[in-house]
Amino acid sequence: MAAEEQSPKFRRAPPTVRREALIEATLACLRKHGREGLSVRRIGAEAGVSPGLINHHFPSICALVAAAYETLSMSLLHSIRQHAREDEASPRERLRRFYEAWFAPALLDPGLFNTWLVFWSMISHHAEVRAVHDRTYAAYRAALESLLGELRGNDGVPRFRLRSAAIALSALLDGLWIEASINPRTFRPAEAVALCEDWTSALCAGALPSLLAGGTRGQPRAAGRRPRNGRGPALPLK
Amino acid sequence: MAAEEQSPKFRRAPPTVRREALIEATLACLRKHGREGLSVRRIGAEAGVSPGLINHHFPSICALVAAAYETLSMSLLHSIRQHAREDEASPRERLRRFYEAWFAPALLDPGLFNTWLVFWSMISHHAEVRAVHDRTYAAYRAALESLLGELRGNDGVPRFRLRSAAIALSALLDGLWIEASINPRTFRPAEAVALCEDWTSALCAGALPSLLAGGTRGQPRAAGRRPRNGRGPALPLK
DNA sequence: CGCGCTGCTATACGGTCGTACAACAACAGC
DNA sequence: GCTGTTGTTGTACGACCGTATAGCAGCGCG
Repeated sequence: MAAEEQSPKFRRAPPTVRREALIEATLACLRKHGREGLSVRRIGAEAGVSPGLINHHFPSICALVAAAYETLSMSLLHSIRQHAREDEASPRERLRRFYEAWFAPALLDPGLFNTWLVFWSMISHHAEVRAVHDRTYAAYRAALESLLGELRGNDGVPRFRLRSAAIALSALLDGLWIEASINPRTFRPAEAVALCEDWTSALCAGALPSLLAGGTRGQPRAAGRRPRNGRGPALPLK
Repeated sequence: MAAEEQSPKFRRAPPTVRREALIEATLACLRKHGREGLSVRRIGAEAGVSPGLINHHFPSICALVAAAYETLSMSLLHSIRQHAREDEASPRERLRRFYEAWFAPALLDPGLFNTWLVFWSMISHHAEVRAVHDRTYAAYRAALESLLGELRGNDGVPRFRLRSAAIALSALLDGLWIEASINPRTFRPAEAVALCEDWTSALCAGALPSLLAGGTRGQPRAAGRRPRNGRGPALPLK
């Protein structure tokens, strides 16, 4: 017996690649098991290392999650952007390709949705994760602003407030993505794309009034001064 | 000693009111502690009863969550609807009041957002919770369809596909609500209302093409037949 | 008043969690 | 080849989890 295989019990790795491997393992665990997958034992098993190694490379578990959040978010944004590029296409066409990528099967995986829920649920309690959200949300909005910006100046497209437009479009994309992830049978991806296209059409037609108001200025100027009585909505909630 | 207070160690309650109290305690815990608050010990302490009582009134912890989900969701919908009612207002005005209620301070509580994340995170693994989502999402959509339906037929408002319009509006509301809950400083509630109002304006102006296509029929008819080459978007994702 | 039904408590159990820490071993440099 | 560095392991610890179960006790009813 004692087959002289004698392979080393483990292999050392420079901190950088080990950290990256742990991040990848974290994403795999979150995708497969959601919140339940977020434990040093599970992630360690997924990465083929001992649980204790995680605390050796990351100050705490939520630092690892923050890193995984940033990695995944930026990777997805890059993929979607890449798919939307297509140089010979018109700005309007690139925007449609962006929508199609957003509702591609790869993005509608329930595991991905559950992963995102874990990220979101940690935002309020962990400053690092919140910082990642702020950064990545800004990056997504910037990508949309870039695509929308190319739209302006085209034939008959009026000037509009870029930042607010990106906020609205981002919300529409997110809202549709969430419901599509929760219940794929509510509507088909093609319908989600069509609804986003509708919004784009309205924007190009100048049919979104508050976006036309103030050029590219930041703050919405009272947004059409409330015509009703002054008391704000105070829901009883009970 | 032995001050003759002698108050009873506990009070019995009929199952119905006890169940309701436990549901209320669950919502309080979720609001205060998010996912961490979802434990029999914490909920029992919040309700002033022993932890074991929960498994006595509910077959499992997720049945309790499902009940809490349905209670909160329907309560919020009722409040918002109530606020939008206002009989002497025009349909368009009622819709705006609906938006204002949606972005009222009571709805933008971070605790409420975290509560919702817990609900969402249980959908994929627990059929009961999924059923509640399907029911409540349908109820919200029905409320929107009702409000949007009153819009149709008004001066110059074209016929549009009610169900798809409600889906889009619901997504826009959800997406804005999420970002407002995560980071209140991205935009002010009034801007969110304005962006929803914009969408309504576009709808009334007939500026949302795919919604005009097929009357009130259910399925979107290919939504503008893809003009590009046939291959669907297949993101490399890596 | 006393009895019994049953809502309710209290405890115990097996499991998983994050973290800490001491010992081990892979690999580079001499 | 030996040695030192340090990436890595394995274990131990205390805390919390959900569930099961045996028994206590509030309170309606006769």
